[in-house]
Amino acid sequence: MGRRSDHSRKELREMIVAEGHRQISEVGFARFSAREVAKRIGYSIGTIYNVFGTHDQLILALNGRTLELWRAYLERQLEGETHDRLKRAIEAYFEFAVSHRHAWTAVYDFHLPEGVQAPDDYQGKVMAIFDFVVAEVARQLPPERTGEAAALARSLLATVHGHCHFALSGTFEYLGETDPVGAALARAKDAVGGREPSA
Amino acid sequence: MGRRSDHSRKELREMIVAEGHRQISEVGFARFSAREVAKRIGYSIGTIYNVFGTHDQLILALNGRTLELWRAYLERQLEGETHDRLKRAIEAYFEFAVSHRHAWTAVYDFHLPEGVQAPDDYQGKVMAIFDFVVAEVARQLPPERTGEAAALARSLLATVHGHCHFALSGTFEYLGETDPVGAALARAKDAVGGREPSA
DNA sequence: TTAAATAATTAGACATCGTTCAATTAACCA
DNA sequence: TGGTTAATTGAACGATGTCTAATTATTTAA
Repeated sequence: MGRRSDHSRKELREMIVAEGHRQISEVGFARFSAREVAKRIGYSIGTIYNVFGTHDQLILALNGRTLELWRAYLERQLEGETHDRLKRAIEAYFEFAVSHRHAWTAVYDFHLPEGVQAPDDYQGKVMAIFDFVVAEVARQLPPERTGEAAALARSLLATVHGHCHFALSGTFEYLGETDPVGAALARAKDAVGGREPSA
Repeated sequence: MGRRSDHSRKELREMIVAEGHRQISEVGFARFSAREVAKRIGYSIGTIYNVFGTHDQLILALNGRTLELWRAYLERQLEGETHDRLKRAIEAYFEFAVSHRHAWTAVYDFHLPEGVQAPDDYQGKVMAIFDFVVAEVARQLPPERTGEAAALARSLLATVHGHCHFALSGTFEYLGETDPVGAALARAKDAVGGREPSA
């Protein structure tokens, strides 16, 4: 066939991302197949590659979608919260990961070839989540420590990520950890409310 | 051919694991190929599958090898250290991951099918690293907190893992973190030497 | 010594995957 | 109407994991 009026290029891209995200959410990164996505939206495999160029770029688009949904979820869950925002933020972090476990895991299972950087719009989506965390951390810190917010946010993001990763991968399960969220929260409180390191 | 006297079954298994580990260390999890391993050790693809049964079980064996090497490295680096063992432990953790980045990453990129547990000997290797960390954490804690050692070790392992994962994946790079080890160490000191959480 | 049983190894066949690209089809424009 | 352009296709390619019938070598038994 030729040019089709029923779907613009932009709409087609969106169809692929939507169906692809559904796919990767169901079967996970390892079993994800571009061909299957094509079949389900009624296009051929060639079209996928015309639109995205490469399997890697398709994955990048799907993971980007996950990041968008994740940030939106975090912001939605925190708005209006006045009680214990740090706790709520960490809980929401885990909630999203658990309820989108395959999509969330895919973000970390995928690796660009060595030396290749993620495109700017993808980096921007990571940054958006980071900015959210920075703002939240700054809020928790006493005024004299506001300068630490960015550095502390990076470290706390990594801390919570580690706990979440261990929770979803099953590592925590056979290490005997039954409350990953609680553990992550304890580390966060240590850092935000703790004294200066003794050494 | 038939039974070969030059390599017992056990030796063959070891050859495959050795070459497989070399492979996965070089090209990473995504590009690892059992066929390539077979070719390099001069056996056919069928033999690999006779010995390991499945691609997943082969990967499990390779990741198990990585865990063994990792624990051995940690213990070697800590023996005789009297100054700042916590710092040295975290440094060694990162050192191994950086110098075996593909093999280390493969441990976390691989996932068993849902509901399938890792075999006991694999779990044992994870546990061995965990036990090492527990002992180290117990050493750092004041006597009255020894009971917390296991729980704290789980949480610190996750914390350091998160920092290491972000460091190797490049996430820290574009978040502007230049000292992942220092950040991880700061969190560890917060937890070990910090006061009780205020809330 | 020879024959039967056993164990190890092979390589071809299969389905699926990402990727490429010449051919085809539909829409647009002059 | 005819020509240009853009979208779409699907066959072809090489590579992968997986399975299995056939083959080969070794050991055991007669």
